[in-house]
Amino acid sequence: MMGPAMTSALAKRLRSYLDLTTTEIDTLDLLERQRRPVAAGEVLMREGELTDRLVIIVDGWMHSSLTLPDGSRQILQLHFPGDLVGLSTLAWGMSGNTLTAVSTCTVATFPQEELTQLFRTLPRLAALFYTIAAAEQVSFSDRLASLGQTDARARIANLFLDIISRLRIGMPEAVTGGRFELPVTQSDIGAATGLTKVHVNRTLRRMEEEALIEREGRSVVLIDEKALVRIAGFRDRLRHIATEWLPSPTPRQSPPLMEVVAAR
Amino acid sequence: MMGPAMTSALAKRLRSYLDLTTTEIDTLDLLERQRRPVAAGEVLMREGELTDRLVIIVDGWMHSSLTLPDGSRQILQLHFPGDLVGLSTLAWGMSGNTLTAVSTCTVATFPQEELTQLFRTLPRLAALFYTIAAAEQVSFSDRLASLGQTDARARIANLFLDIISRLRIGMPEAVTGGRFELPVTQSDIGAATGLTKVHVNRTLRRMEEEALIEREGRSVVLIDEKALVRIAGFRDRLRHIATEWLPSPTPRQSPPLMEVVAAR
DNA sequence: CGTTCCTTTGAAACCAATCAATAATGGTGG
DNA sequence: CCACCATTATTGATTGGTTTCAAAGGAACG
Repeated sequence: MMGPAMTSALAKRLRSYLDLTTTEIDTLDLLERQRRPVAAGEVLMREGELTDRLVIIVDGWMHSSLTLPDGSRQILQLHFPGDLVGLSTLAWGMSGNTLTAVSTCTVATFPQEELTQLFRTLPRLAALFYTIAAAEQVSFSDRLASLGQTDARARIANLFLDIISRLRIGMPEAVTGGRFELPVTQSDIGAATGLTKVHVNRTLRRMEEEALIEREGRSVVLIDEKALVRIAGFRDRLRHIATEWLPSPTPRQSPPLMEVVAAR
Repeated sequence: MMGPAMTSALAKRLRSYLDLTTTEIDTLDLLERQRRPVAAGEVLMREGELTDRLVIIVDGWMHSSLTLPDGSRQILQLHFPGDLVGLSTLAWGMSGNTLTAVSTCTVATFPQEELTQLFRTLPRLAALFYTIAAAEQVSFSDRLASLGQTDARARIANLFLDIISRLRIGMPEAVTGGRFELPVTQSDIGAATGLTKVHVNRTLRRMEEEALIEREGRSVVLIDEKALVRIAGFRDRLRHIATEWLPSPTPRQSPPLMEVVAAR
């Protein structure tokens, strides 16, 4: 632990993977200088909308989704504080999916030019971003296998386990034992798992009968997590991200870390 | 167009997005100095296997897949020449999925340290890699929506359209009109679309009756591509990748591009 | 205190999986 | 070049998980 008081959600997240230099932290802080609240249910960015801005979730849950021509909706990812969202903007200059606030949120947005700047000046962070993108690709792969190969119960188990393992990393205070708040409707669970809300309801009910889970209001308790892991074929791939391959923290422009700290 | 004779498959791919400097091309060429053939059906990398190497497809088709505890298999992506594969290695130090040769292939492998080096010295390429990763994420998103929300016919239509649009970009000679070689079994199509081989067979047959496609041996003809696009809700997201946001080609270490060329 | 959204439940229809068996294809060695 | 074998493609009958349609009960909210 080092550097100035931490305010940046992104920096907080990245610090869980890596000790950051003060320069890196300052740069990340700068990305979040423009923060604003988003009401629950509000759409922050719509699919196909032209934009040059990326989003950092500072507080609350969001989700990204796609809507098909027939009106059906696929929820792609749940986003938590510290997530950097809207990368598709980089590739197309427009948003590739719709970004909606699940709960009341605070977000920060910044233009992609600032990421350009970051890639030029802080190669280690660039490499870390790339690594995180690689990890997300694996996460997408697991979801794909879940949707393609497993039944309703396994898909829901997979979703719950994915959520709880992400929360345990980024917001450990939001998980007690196997309990966590799930501020989404059964309809949303269906949109995420490729099931109808009716079948989600029946499946949740059955899982409760089987003593796999419990529900109390808006919160879920994973009673038999081991069984859920088995049912879903779940593999926790978030516990650790390899950072050994990253370039050294300070490129030639600036002095090594210890000197910076010593100079303060 | 500039620089030395092109041999690198990755450079060829990247050049379709961006004019590369000679330094960039030379660096990319270096990544492919260690090439080797892979027989059709051979597994190049197995899920969970420890490795520090990334893979560039030089020639042929490969696919990456996941196998679930119950033995079912999900094909995640088809890979074509110029694809950089195995990014999950960066995040975990091990392969996140199984990489198998569909046809006889040539691949190049290199240790991830060389990517570290590249991120430090060539920030523009680093940013381009990141952009491509973002584009792949969108591609995964579309597949997810396809599996989650559409029926068998739409999923297969989506797969075919995805393949043909990728081929048109990277290997235009492999597509004539709507015809392309598809060197995979119906079982593989099932593994990619989340269907059984039996149902794939029936669906292909029906699509043929409906004059959507035709099959001749190992090749497929998309007869009514417009209808297929409508059925699948397909959006071609590969045609263009935005490169305007990338840093300038040569960072301060080296002189600007025109001087390099002039000095030759 | 009504309105709206969400959850729950039932019945029927449907798409895709499973089980099973046969035909076609492709590759191999004699 | 042909016979043989293994793999792939095809087809039928049946089962089952999920969707659809419909409606009623709860909870949240202004």
